[in-house]
Amino acid sequence: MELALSLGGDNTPKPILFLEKSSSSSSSLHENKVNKDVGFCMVLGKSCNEVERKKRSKKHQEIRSSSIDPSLQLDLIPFSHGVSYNTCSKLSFPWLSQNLATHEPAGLTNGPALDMTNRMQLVVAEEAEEGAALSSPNSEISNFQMNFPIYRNGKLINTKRDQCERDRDNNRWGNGNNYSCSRISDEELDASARKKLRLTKEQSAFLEESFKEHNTLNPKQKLALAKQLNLRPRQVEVWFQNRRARTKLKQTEVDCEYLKKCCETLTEENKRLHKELQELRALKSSQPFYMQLPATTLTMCPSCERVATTTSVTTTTTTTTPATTTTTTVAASNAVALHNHKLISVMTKLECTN
DNA sequence: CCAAAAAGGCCAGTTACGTCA
DNA sequence: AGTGACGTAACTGGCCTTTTT
Repeated sequence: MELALSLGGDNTPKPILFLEKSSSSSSSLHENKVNKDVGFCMVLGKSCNEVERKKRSKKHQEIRSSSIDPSLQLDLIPFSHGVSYNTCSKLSFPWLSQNLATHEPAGLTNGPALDMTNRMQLVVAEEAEEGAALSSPNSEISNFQMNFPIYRNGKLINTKRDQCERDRDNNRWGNGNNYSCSRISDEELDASARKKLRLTKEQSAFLEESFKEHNTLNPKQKLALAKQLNLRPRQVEVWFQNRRARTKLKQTEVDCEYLKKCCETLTEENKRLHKELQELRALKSSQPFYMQLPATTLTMCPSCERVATTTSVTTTTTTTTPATTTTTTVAASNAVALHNHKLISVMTKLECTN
């Protein structure tokens, strides 16, 4: 495989062309592995292990590995959002200071005089103004990543996902809150495939407030929020996605609880009705007179939707002696019977159908 | 005008990191 | 100091709609 790399002094993106040779000519294992899908492989450091370690070997992973994987990307960059000036000086790329001066947007050319937060703010602000929702064109790293057309099998790769991947790579280097020189050590490169960056309380609160107003974002709102919070649009987008997911999860839990209670209530009701049914069966066999009552005396109880008499019936239960059985007045019996009339009807019907 | 491709957004599921008990 | 649970930022792949070719 041969790599034709065009580096221009201007800002015009230059394509990287990937010229495939026979795979047998590739001496590195990594090249053998990768060049089947992506004709570009620039191995720096431990890329081989890194790629193999990450077994997410599907399409996007492959693209990612070739385009933005920290071990594969051109780490010849003087500094990016995630690399401090100290690191740059440690790495000492003498040619880069010149690059910097060339590519730095107005306001950033002071270099070391500006702290990184200020630089980020400026960068994000300009990014937002340019409407570059998914890119960070003012950083050195993203200049490289965003503007180089990448070809795979002779075809230009510039899909949405690729864009996101490159944007994600930018994210990996920091969101303005967490910069560390150690991030770019070889060891870290392997380990920092995805560094999680916690949002500050203020950022979270602002996003929360914004979410209350509208739980989805249009591109303008996304950009504005990102600009305001000094975050990348992708981060805002992800936050809203996750927030929606959390809301949905909570709602599902609430629904689940409600359904549980419903289920319990219905189970209780079912038990009660079964019990009632048994009692009524017993009653039916012992006192069949209830069937002779005139229908006009039946009425529906509004609270429990059961059939009952319109007139109040007093039930008198008197236990006289242990030998005597409980005496129930006919009226009371009627009341009980009437109250369950509907249920019995249903039961009878059910029995008939069975 | 139509079809295919590309782009963009969202979602469900998952991973991985930071924090805390 | 080590560890597991938990919250959540970030990622992935798929689906759908809209826009572009």
